[in-house]
Amino acid sequence: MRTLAREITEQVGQTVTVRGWIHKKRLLGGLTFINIRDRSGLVQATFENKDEVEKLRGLQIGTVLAVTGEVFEEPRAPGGAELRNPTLIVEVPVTEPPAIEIDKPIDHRPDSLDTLFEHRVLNIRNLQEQKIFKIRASLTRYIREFLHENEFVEIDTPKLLPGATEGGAEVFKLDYFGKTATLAQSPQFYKQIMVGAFERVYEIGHSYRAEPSATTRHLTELTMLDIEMGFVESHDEVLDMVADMTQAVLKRAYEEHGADLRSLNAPELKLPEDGKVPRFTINEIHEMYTKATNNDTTNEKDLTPDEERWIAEHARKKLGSDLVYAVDFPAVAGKFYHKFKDDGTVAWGDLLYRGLEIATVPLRENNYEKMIEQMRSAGLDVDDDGFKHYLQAFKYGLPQHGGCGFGVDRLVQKTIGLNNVKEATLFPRDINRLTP
RNA sequence: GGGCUCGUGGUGUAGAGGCCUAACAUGCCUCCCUGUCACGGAGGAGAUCGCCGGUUCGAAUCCGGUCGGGCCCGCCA
Repeated sequence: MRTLAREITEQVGQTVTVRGWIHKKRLLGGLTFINIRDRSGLVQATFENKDEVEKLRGLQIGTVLAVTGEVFEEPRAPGGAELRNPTLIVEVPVTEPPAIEIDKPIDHRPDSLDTLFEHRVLNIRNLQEQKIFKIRASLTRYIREFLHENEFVEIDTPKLLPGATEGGAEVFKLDYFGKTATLAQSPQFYKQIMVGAFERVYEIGHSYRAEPSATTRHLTELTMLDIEMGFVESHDEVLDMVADMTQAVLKRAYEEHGADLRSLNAPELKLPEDGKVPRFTINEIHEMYTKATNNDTTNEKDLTPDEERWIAEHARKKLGSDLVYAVDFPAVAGKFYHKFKDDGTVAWGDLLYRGLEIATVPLRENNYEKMIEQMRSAGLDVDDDGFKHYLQAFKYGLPQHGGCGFGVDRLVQKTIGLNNVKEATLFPRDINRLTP
């Protein structure tokens, strides 16, 4: 029967067996301290018997042990209890010293990131590092729970596709039994198709972008939350749903992971008191930014990264919100499946979180004839096989709908305050890295 | 795709023409230490300074190339 590290305070006076990894050895002559790490945390064992300690000679951090001994209440021990004079069994000896020091905080400076990822297998055993990915796991769990409560159905769509029909980002091509296949750059078509069945759907999955972007916010394999909801009355309804979800998820993360977030030096969470995420049109932001900085951006079709940071700072300082929407992009920025408005804009909002775009939240065109028209004017061949099944969904009845593509890696990055999106990813893939 | 930067023991850094037979911290090895928790103390091993070429009496240091990182822009989540 195995006892977990966090449970031993309730087992004082009993003999228990703890199994885990050696996390730290401290030899003080007649007394030896060993910290054992398991999934629940650390527990300390003390040894006066030199023969027991001698079993560990030549064995390194990471050695897998079973330690059996009596639990004593001990205020000097971390956690208030410890195992005294236990017997230990080496289950998996480790003789090679780890290439990096796993019991110490890992340096996340940009120049060190390559080393960090090269040694990720060991680095992820660091307790501080593990917090990032436990928070990440919670964030996606909160998202799932929120969407489940709002009657969204989770779906999984193919990542292997016959061709690049969606347009926009560069795609990866690969051999598929003699044919050329591509990796999905998003679940765009499939989630829209699924609106025709379930009304409300979402997917948390990988998307692949072959963009040669070497920045702190790009991955070639990214985790996206894709949401699509049918029977919406307006673009506002979609914007509100995504804003409500994001706020609920962040509030919960700060409630349930407050201590972890503080220890990772995460920024304090600021959300609008009335629950309404501030919105500005692209033109408003261009004008405000141009006025404030004397950099004329009024002719840009999108926000520049500096504008994103500027409006985020404005929203945080003046409006008390880490979240802000940029809405009403110029029509030229839209794609063929977007809903265009009469005023020369497209019903599309970008959700910015602490200065970074984390989601695009557009309304879709749902009218079959209009779709055909918009595809033709985008220069697409509507008879292409890649569009056949997609257009079927429209032909056979698709209600007005909208949704979002939401960067999960970026959400984690910005929640914790990491400089690089790769730090929020277990095994990041970028233009230069395909391992581990 | 464009621009700017950085490569020194396992890891993180210092050194910026000769003081370098390359320094410091940490990790590793040996020994001492009964309340450590970044334990402490003594000693030891470990680097042809990314690679190739050039300048120079002399190159870790200057120049060119190359390979590998990082950051920014474009584009995007």
